[in-house]
Amino acid sequence: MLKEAASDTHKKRPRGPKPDRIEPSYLLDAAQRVFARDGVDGASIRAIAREARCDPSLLYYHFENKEAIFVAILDRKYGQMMPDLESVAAACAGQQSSSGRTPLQEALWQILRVYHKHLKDDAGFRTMMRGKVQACQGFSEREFMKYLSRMVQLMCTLFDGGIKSGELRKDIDPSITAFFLLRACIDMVDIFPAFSANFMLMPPEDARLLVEKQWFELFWAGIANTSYTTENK
Amino acid sequence: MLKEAASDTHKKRPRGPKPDRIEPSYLLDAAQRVFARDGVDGASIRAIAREARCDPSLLYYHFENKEAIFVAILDRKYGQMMPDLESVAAACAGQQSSSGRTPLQEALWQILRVYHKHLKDDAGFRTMMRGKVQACQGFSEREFMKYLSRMVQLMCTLFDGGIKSGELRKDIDPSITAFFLLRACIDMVDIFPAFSANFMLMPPEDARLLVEKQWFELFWAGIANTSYTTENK
DNA sequence: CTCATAATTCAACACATGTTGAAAGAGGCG
DNA sequence: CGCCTCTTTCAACATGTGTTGAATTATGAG
Repeated sequence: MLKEAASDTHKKRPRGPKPDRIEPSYLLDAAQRVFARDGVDGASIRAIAREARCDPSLLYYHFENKEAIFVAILDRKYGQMMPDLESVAAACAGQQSSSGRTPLQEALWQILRVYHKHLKDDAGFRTMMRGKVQACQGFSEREFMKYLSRMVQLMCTLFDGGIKSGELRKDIDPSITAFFLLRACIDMVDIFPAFSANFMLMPPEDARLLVEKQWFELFWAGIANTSYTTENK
Repeated sequence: MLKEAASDTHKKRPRGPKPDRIEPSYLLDAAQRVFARDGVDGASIRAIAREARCDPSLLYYHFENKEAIFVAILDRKYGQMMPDLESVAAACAGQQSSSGRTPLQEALWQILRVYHKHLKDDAGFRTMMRGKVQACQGFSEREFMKYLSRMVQLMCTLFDGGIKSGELRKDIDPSITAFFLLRACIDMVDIFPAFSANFMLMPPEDARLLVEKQWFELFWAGIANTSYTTENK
């Protein structure tokens, strides 16, 4: 009975043309698709090679081993994403927002949007994260935490500022709250919709938008200093 | 390099005495320990058999296959936990709490406690969940969703009541909010502390308590109807 | 004791896995 | 053409996997 599943899962025809000269990034694309389909642990070197239409040995020519491939994908994505997140955080800080939102509320919302934008069309990376963040152990945990730490610090700084400016309640713990937001960021893109598909009667994309909006409202209501927002209205 | 890891991981001596007559529940205990150690997907029949000090074939004598073992563990745990959760929810509903909490706030907090109590000393089940809930796909998803649905419904009913009684804001979506709480329940026991260990300078157990309290406060502040709580003070 | 039945182990199958060393191919330069 | 270096593939290794059918042992009834 595992035979059927295996043949169904692994014998999928690779898509896209094979280039004459294989670049490492081409291999990373293929690996990311397979990681997404089979999970990071479940994916095999042979499956990645099949997806890339090349020999398994070629992967060892370009990368040290399977873990190195995973880390390379991680580096590539966060290398694109982190500068954007940091610049958004810097730009929004201290600026007055047009809508009824406070500056910090606007900054957090923008960070959510940027994060989302980067991951929206990258189902491979998302699914990879979903399986990997959550496990939170083993296989290249250190590299993972390196990037997560940067995001936590980014948010933590914002929360510290929010407490000083009076936008946030004084009794929240910035680092814990940053951690809540980070987890929600990761969940948001994939896990919430996937789960909600089991409990709510609407298309996944609609569910995602609704859940994201609802969650942010709940989160903000939980951390906001109510006296600040009312006196600013 | 995988050889070392494999021998380190798999050659662990099984603990506890082997009983004369092997009961299915004894096998489930062993399987749960291995699932916890190696992950549900990573665990092999042979590793489970080694932990139980028996032959792999014996597992096929008592269970149909690996998935059946996993489902049996699931059934056993939720069979103990669900009645408790349901009775707590029923008992708290409509009752007046002594502390400053509203009845619903107290009920939600109690549910969190009961859930926690059931999972606190069952590291195997927790780690199993951690790896499995999050993947949210594949391997016996249906059985899993069956139980999660019951928990979501339970909470959803409470939130519906809270809106009617005026304890909660009218503009929250009960099913989505129930889903947030459910995810937090699952995260709470294991994931939050595991993550926080990377970002906070305190022992994991302290971090767990702190995070749990902080999260519930944030969550409640997000959903509570402020006019209700203030007029009850 | 005998014998049937339930519980447990043995041995093996076919296949998948990570990895490696040698071989083959391709492209440029003399 | 030959030679060299870089890229790619072939074939194989040792081991691990889920699973099964036959063989063995224990257990209890007559």
